[in-house]
Amino acid sequence: MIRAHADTTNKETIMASEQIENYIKNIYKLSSNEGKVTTSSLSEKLQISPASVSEMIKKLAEERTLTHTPYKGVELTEEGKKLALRIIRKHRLWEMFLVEVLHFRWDEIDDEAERFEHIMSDTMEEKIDHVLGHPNIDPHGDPIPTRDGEIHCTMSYPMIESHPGMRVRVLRVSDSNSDLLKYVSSIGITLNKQIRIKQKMSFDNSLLVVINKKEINISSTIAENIFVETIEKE
Amino acid sequence: MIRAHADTTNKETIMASEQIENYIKNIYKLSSNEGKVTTSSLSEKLQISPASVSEMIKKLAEERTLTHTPYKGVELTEEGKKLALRIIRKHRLWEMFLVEVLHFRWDEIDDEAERFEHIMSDTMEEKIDHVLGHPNIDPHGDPIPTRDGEIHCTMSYPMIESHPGMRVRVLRVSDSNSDLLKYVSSIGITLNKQIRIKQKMSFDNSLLVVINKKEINISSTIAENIFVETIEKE
DNA sequence: TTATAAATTTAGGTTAACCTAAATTTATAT
DNA sequence: ATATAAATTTAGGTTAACCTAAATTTATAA
Ligand SMILES: [Mn+2]
Ligand SMILES: [Mn+2]
Ligand SMILES: [Mn+2]
Ligand SMILES: [Mn+2]
Repeated sequence: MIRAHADTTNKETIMASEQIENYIKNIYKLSSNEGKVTTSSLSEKLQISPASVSEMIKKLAEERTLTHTPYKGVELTEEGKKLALRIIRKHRLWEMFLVEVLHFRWDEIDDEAERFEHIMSDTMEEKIDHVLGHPNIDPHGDPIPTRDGEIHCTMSYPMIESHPGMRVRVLRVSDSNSDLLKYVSSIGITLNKQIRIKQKMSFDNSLLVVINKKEINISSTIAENIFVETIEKE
Repeated sequence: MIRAHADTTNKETIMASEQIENYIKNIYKLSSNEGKVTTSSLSEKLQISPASVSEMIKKLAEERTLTHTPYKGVELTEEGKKLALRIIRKHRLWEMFLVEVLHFRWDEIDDEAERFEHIMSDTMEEKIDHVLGHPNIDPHGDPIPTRDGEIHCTMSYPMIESHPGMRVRVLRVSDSNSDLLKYVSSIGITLNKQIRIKQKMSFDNSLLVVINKKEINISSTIAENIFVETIEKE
């Protein structure tokens, strides 16, 4: 049996299990990235069979965390979105804490946060937020939602879309692959680092850039996962 | 399904589930407090029916975490003891961390640690130990086992056994009741606090003591849960 | 020493969250 | 328009960890 950490009954809300929280969080993420959320996209993301996902969706629809149009897709209700943002907040606050206080590297923290987001009490969420001075981004540059579900996205675009001559600043790096994060920092890229784009290679779409006065070639895959803002147009 | 956080396979050891870890930890605690561990004492402690406990014991005996003499009781194997101490270490390190870094009070931390002890990775255990400067007691004065299972108990006795005229120092307070902890600190008792015993009341076994120059009466129940060492005999 | 009481184990059943295989619905390509 | 393919749902089954009730073993008290 999985027992929730707080009282499982809270007026009308029933505490969600760890697995249910993972479903909700990932539905939120898929919908804000791709728009529509299907059984198969969730199945793919959670690495759970489509049949199991379909079952769980039915259950979540019954308890009004989301709406389900059979064979079409799902959408979180307001209640569901609120829950999702709360889980994401805990995840990102905890990542920040791991980096700032326990000196983990940004490529080591996602797995830890993936578990801890479900365990963290509201009290602890507050204390961590306080100790960190109410940060608004996590170590990968992702925005940390406020306690009541506001989320402010920074305006950034994938570096792959930048043009030669530009100077850009790194605002976010996709946290989906820890090896990518490790590599990215090994070539000197951190949040807020400034980068000059020298050349775009037509044969493979890679970029020739200058970081810390050194020229480096960045593959298109990597350039798609680094999000920047423009500092200087040419 | 409960999925363990690390690889569930580690050469020959299979990662224990959260519930199994709770069984193991509490068997260890019962055996070091009472000596023998029976189905009913465990059932009582874990608040799980004797039937379920009996089943689980059978399972743990099969995988050699403990030995079981049916109708008699259980005893942890060396392997089991090691595991228990590791969980206790994580629990107590985390309690220390909550108090020192997140400024929780000593009466707020047990529930948090109860969940976190199962979630903490070995890496995190190390980082926390390091940030805290390798503490050897937790916020309640309980010893923190080393990573390889050494545990050094301080020599202390329940304050109820002290005699008028003595000066004692608080080395440990039982963490089993958070209201007791809250009350104890409200009357000025913390770890290392010095207390002078003035009188022992014969009618109810309570103690009249001096703390911070103030006279206070301490009930026998409380005096049984505060552990001290003698500083001055008379 | 035997009868009753207490502790323990076994039997049979539930629930959440998964799975594979089969059935159904929707999409796509001639 | 229809046949095939893909996506989704339903059916039926598993496992861990619990439960209550019944059976068994051990302890205790007349
Ligand atoms: Mn998670
Ligand atoms: Mn992140
Ligand atoms: Mn626990
Ligand atoms: Mn403690």
